[in-house]
Amino acid sequence: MAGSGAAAPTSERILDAAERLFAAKGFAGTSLREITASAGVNVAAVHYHFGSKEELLRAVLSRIVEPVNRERLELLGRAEGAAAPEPPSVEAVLEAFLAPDLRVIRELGERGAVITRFMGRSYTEPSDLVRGMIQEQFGELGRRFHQALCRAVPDVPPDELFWRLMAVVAVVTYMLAVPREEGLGGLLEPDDVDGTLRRMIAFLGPGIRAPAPPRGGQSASARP
Amino acid sequence: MAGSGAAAPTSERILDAAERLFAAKGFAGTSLREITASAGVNVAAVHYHFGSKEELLRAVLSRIVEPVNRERLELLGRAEGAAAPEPPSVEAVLEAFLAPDLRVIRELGERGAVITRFMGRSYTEPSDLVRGMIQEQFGELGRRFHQALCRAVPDVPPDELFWRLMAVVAVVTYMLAVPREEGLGGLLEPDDVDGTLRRMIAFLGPGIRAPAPPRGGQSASARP
DNA sequence: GTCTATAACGGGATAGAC
DNA sequence: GTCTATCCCGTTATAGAC
Repeated sequence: MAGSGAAAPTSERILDAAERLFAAKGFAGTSLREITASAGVNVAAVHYHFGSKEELLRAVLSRIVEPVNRERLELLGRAEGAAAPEPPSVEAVLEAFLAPDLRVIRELGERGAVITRFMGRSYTEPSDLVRGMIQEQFGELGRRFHQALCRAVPDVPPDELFWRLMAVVAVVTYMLAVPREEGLGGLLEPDDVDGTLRRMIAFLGPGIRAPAPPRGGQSASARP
Repeated sequence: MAGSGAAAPTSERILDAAERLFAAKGFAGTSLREITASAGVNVAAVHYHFGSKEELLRAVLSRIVEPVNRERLELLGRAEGAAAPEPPSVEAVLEAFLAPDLRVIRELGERGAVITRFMGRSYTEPSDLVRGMIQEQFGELGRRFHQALCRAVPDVPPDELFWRLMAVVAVVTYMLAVPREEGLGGLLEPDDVDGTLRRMIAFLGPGIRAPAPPRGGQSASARP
């Protein structure tokens, strides 16, 4: 894991290169020849190890997403345990959801930046394949966190909380996807993961706790 | 504008088809041949009217973004005028920013859905070209709305407010980009633009007003 | 202005030697 | 397992007829 020399097995070299290039240029925008050239291997090696470009993508994606989502669920379980019979706070749920994404940046250095960018991109990737895989991965995770939010904020309706959870996904996704060199300010500050986490929680927490807007068609501002 | 028959000029037919396909499959994932086949014109017509695939993209993008951003600025100006010498509320600023995006869905019907999806995608599009164009368009707009937020919430530091404005962009971008058929619930509800707008403002408003988190590396809660 | 035809190239995938 | 060589297809772009 630490030795990043040239001695890595071929399939991992391919995965690393594909990860980097998919993150930078998207799936459709990256050719197998770029990947194999960057990995220092032959084009045929991809087909031998993965079978096709699509399967390679699937391999790249699960190598990233699975451990992060596992950590999310683990942190959520720990937060629920620590809160004893009470449900954990909104902030604790948010932290369990956001921290693994942010932490990966610090712990994996340059590759962490690549990974988070790749993940952010994948959520809005045009390819049906990519989004299908993301949703597959997100299904159980989403239900778990939705349920946790419902217990943390019982006075907001569940479907409203689901919408808000999606908004949380939106924020973290976008912040991960936009490269930090790029105008718009240093959105992520990879050196200050804790600060970014506090920033996100300070912004998102009040929105999740906020009372739901009144239902109904176009009634102006009637408020019971 | 209303007559959407086959009598439309070639260049507009190309723009319409390109808009639809770029939205569905991304820039790199769409070929000129798909576009021209869908538009019922010849491949060479693209080069005659636009010069290249990139220039076609630029044309598609500005046709969409420019009127929306113009309306955003106009609504902001109107809100500032209505609030007299006082600055407008956070909610008024948010509405000026969000409403044009949402309204386009209702007013343009199916094409509105296509457009919003295209816009949402473009913000995280892997292509440097696309993002460069988006940023170009966003520059002045971002400054204007940032300034408006700073006056609406003077007790939150400007850079924090800029970060939060980006979070607003993230939410609207994501909600626009995710197709509504797709699991994750009907995030946008194009039939109920007003409801969606209230929902967004109810969620985002409190986050923007929230006190900024304490600064500094890992010092707990020192606040000068 | 719009078409046909073709150039010039790069893409993913595969067969078979080693 | 890994390479070379090649197939076959789709891509952007252009030249020239109409």
